Amino acid sequence: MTASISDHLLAWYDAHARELPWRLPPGTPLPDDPAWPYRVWLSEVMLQQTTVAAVKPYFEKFTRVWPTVEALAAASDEDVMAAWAGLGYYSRARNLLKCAREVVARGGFPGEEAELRKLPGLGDYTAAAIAAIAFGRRAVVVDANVERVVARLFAIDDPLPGVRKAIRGAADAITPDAHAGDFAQAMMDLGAQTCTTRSPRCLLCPLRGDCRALAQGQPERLPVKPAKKAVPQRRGTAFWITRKGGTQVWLVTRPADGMLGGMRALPDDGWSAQANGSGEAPLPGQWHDLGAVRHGFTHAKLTLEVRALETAYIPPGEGQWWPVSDIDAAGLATLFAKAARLALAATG
DNA sequence: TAGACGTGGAG
DNA sequence: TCTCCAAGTCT
Repeated sequence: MTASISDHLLAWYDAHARELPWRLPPGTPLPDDPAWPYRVWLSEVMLQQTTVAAVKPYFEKFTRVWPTVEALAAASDEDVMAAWAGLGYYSRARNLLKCAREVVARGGFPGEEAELRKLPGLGDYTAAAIAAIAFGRRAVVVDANVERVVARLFAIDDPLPGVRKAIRGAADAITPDAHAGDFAQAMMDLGAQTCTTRSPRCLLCPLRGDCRALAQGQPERLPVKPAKKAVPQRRGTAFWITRKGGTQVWLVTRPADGMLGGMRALPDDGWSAQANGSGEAPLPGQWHDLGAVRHGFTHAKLTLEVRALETAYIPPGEGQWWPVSDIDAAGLATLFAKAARLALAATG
């Protein structure tokens, strides 16, 4: 019998696996340590729609400050949100904490995919990945890498997202019963390093002999993706309100739902991805225009004007005075970190 | 189900 | 400067 696709892939992975802070070397037995599923879970949530390079420093920080799920579950919402600042998709951080607390309440992470799937922030992909990588269970792990590899292997040329079910079926068919974690990670490494979106390195691919898209030519054509919609351009205003000679700045906490939800931020004029802000300042006074920052979201582009005011009054609504010298510790999302940087450069 | 939801790096 | 997109989830 000839070697199967999974055999080829696992052999390749033995030699080419990336070394990552949350990963065991290929073939390593699963550690009998509750910190192991914790680290797998944490890394998988951080890696959702996020590059390995971006995740690494956050993973190091989180595991240093909160080495166990119990430690994370005991942390305050503000500390966790601030630690996540800059990584994006902040609902992940809110769900991370919710999940940690549920896991601690039930005495640890479940090993069953179906049970994992019920936890907040764990969808089909992440539940399968944790079951396979942390617990060695056979699971069909399908992320964008696996979709790409499988679509090319079998020359599946119907467009996403409709073809997703067929791709999953094909992935199921090549998933081995053993080495579940290594197989899943090998597929993702192959997709990330070799079977890349734009210029796949087919000459280096361990599966080139099995790849129908390569045999047909133009494997980079697959999978077929739907056309993108144009993103709207929005305008808004952020307000840099200081007192005591500019040593303290007024920060608010954004509502838990919606953009940058639950994050500390500068007060603003109510801009959103759907509409421009009102431009109205929260306080009367001698405002100074400091210029603007530009920022791209997935579904909107924003030009954010920054206006400054030194005042003796307390701005309306909830908020707190924050020491400007410690602004880095406030945990501002990147948009507002840019605005703060502009304000500091302008006001000295 | 399609749209909301961040960010930084690559080309 | 600009587009694309990277280990998705939730509603």
